[in-house]
Amino acid sequence: MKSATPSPRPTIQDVAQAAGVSTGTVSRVLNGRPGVKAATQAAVLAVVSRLEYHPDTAARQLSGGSTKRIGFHVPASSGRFLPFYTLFTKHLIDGFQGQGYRLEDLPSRSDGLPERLADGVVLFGVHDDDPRIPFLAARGVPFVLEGHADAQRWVRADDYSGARQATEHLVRLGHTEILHLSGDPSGQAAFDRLRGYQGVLADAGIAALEPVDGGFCVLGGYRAIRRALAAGVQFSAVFAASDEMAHGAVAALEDAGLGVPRDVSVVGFDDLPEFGEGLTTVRQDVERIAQTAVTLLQEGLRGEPVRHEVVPVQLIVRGSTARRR
Amino acid sequence: MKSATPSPRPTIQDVAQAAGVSTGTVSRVLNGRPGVKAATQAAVLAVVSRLEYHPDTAARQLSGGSTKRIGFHVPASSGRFLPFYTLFTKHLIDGFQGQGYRLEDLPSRSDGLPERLADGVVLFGVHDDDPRIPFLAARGVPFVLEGHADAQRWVRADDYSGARQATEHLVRLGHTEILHLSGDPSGQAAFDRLRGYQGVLADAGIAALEPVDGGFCVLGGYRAIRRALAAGVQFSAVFAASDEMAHGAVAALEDAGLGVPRDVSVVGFDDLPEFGEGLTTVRQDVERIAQTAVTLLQEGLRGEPVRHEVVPVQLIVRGSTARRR
DNA sequence: CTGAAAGCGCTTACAG
DNA sequence: CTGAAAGCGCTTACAG
Repeated sequence: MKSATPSPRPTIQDVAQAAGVSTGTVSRVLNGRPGVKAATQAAVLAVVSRLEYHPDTAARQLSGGSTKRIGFHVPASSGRFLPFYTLFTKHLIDGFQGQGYRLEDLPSRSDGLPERLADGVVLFGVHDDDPRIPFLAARGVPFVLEGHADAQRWVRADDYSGARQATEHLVRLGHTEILHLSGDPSGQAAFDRLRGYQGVLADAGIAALEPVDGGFCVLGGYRAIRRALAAGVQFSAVFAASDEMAHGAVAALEDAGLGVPRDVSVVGFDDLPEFGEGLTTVRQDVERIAQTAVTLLQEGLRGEPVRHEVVPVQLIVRGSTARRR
Repeated sequence: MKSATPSPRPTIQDVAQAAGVSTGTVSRVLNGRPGVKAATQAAVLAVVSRLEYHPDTAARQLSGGSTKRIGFHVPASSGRFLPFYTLFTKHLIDGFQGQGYRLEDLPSRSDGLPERLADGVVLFGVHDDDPRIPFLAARGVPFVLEGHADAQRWVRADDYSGARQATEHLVRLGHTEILHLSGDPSGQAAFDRLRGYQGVLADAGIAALEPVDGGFCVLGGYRAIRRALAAGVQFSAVFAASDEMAHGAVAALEDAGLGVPRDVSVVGFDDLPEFGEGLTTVRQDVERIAQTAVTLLQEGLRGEPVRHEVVPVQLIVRGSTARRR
């Protein structure tokens, strides 16, 4: 008779027993080895997910099974030092590390495609028509996108809703001249944030100003606002598509003798406290996005059906926004 | 009969056989378990080093040995998104990942000390009198510093020499009014880079200008240079203590209508191509620094004597510096 | 003080 | 298509 104490962590034995098969069969299913009856496979997978079973890395490694290599690829253009990517990578590592995978940074070729592949790939900063998608699809490598593309596995924050929340907040405060500090709108995130902003203004019958491009970075935000001020653009609020740009915007306003939020309200996006302590911003749950990416890629590795997920975001009101004077 | 092919990697079996003891005894010696005759221990150790035996992490882990947790701690003040730290962390992960360790980011308490510990710790951005050092020492946790502190395990780039190379390069080009764009000099790196700069100028009999603080970030560099220009400071060259500040400096010079390197030469530090493609800079071998940190910490985990290492740096001349006009 | 043996959680030929 | 069994390289009670 078995002890009643719940095992702290299920083993392949537990799975085999619960599914009524041998450990060998479970192993085959888990590794996608051919020659397992579909019904058996489904039964095993069901138990695996019910028990939240995760194979032990050490055991897997020791018994000759090679560690699966997961590659992640940051588009060369957007720079691999974007804080969001840094954070996302960190959580990706946390998610994959315990599960017996090896994570590696995939270098880019001169044409921007990954130089080499891995057993599974996470693509950062994806946009529709991203050439990396057909590239990977053609090679049969399971992959998951941080971003969006039809008929693929992807996960992203609800950028559109976030932008709406941010803009609505400013409108509610009486602002009508709201400048959008945007990133390159060929990227999905920048595009959706722009759309959300425009949507709210259209609903409110307020004319949108011509967006200014801050390239998602601090200096870009600074210079864009400085240029707008120099050009005499009138605005009482800024909605920046990233906290970094918001940070640059605040600095530029200060350098021009304008107070935040006294003269101009500023909202950011991401919620990275490093870039503006009292900044009103839209919080992304980066950890959850990363965890979801891990889950989706594992599904891909096991050949399960394609699906995607949108992670909610939330407006965090702090001290950088105020009622229009 | 055994095959004659040399085993690609010795196992504990090979050691036991060669030493004429059982694998259990070898294991005891390796783990410093008490109750092994001194002579036996010596014999085993001799074989271990002759065969260059290294225990297999996976096997060790599987057989009850718990996975060692390695924590790394970034000082709250300097911001965890500094590209150097991002890069360093990445290489740290590469180094520890294969070896059966689990890497985790240690959060900071409000007083700046790590909130929790691990089996071994890597401390980023250490300076002399860093309170984290006595904190860890008191708790008996092996640790290694990225930075410098007497009587500890540490590794760092040769910041002093790098700063000298950069400044000498500018002096050789005929510059005599060289502005140093510095970070917070309470940090070891900023301090040594400042010293290197001052040392070369003193040797050359050139007066050093008052350094300006750019806080190691792009915007800080931008604003510092803008302020210096506004204040009428005369300089034909800038030596920035980081590529990010150099990037900001170049932008500020451009915005002021000055050409680089036509009017002003700029040298950075780090060699991060993301922050200035044609930038003359001092290259740090971040990968080697990280690898060294891994090695040193493993030594600490085994209780070996404390030592440190200085990793050389190298001036990379590109297009942002020119002969003084 | 030391050896023989069981067992950690997997994978993979080898049979059926 | 699937099970029984050996084995990966260690550690650790258990005997002596």
